[in-house]
Amino acid sequence: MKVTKAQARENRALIVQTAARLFRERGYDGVGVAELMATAGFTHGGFYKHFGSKADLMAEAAASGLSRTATDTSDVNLVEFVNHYVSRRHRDARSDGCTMAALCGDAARQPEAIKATFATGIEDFLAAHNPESTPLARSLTRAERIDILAHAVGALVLSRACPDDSPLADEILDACRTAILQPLSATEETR
Amino acid sequence: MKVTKAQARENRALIVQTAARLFRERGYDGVGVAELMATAGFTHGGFYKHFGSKADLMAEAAASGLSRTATDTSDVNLVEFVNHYVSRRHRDARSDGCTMAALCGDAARQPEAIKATFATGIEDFLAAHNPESTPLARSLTRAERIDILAHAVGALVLSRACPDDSPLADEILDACRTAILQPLSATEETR
DNA sequence: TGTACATCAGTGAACGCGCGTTCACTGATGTAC
DNA sequence: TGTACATCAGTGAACGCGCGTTCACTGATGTAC
Repeated sequence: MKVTKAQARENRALIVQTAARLFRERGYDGVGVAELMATAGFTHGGFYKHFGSKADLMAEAAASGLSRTATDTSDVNLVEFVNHYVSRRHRDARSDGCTMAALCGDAARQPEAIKATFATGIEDFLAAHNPESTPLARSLTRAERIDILAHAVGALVLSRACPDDSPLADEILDACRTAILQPLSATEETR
Repeated sequence: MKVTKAQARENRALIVQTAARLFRERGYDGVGVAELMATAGFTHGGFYKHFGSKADLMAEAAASGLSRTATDTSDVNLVEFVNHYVSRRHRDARSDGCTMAALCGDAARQPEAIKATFATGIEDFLAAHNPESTPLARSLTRAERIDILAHAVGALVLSRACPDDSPLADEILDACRTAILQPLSATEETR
């Protein structure tokens, strides 16, 4: 071996994280194994010492990225979540942003295994914002929380499909942020 | 020439329509020029007699598909539109469905020309449902109409990322359809 | 209207290229004594 | 603790394959006379 067992484990994790980032930025088909490994600081040959195939890595990278979305936002108020999620900063930071927003279009065409990973990611998000977590979430039904997530994802995805710096791209974010937050504020007031 | 000028024009249109359909189903990277031409009933060599490159066709297919969404729904009440759009039938019919929902994730990674086409498609939809078109649209601001579109797209895109026949996929559609329609009905009543 | 020629949509073999994957090899790490 | 050997993460050349694109060719259509 050229590396310690611990080092190998770290390297593997680095590959998964690098993949998650690159896939979010350019899609599953837009990133090759060789480029991916080079970005992580390795040559491509070693890839198959860690993963059975590119598809296997895709599933692992998706799981890793999706769990991050759930945990990162778990101790955040839903109002704060929406303000951060439906923002220009998030829209323009694909590689660091939400995996759902970046790859759900790609996921729809992938094998069931990856779709299942996305479904789990959605459930994890719903669980992180379950009725017992925050005062605001307490008053929201599961359907209402599902709706907020889909609404926010739709805003980001549609805004990203517009040309950079196009007024419409910003308009979409503003219109949706306002629309999503309005009933939430109302709920907060009447609670 | 082997074909009439009129025939050549028809063939070209057939290629664009076939491309629009296949791209919606499998994404821009998921369809090759050879397969595309074969599906349209030709050999791949003739492709470059009609288009400068695959990217050129992608832009044309997007424009064609997007204009269809606007015109198909132009004489439809927004409530009917949402009921048809946010439905299992639409979700499961990718190739015949809305280009925005099928390809906006891909469009985000494409050159500005294609993003501009998408922006135009969104504007066309908004224009088709402008305040003068239907009684319901009359009472909705531009921001509200943008929000409805993004909301509906988000529902479809997120639902499609879930495994086929998964309960969550249907839950997403139901939650969003209800949420989108509720304020619309309220608007209709108080108008 | 009839004939000779130019045009060009469509064909199918071929091109270079990058993809995912395989493989013989290296050499420091881990293990057995 | 020191020595001999097995392990296996990482290397880099090579594999077949499908991709987008090019090109010489075909032959019915369109055009000029």
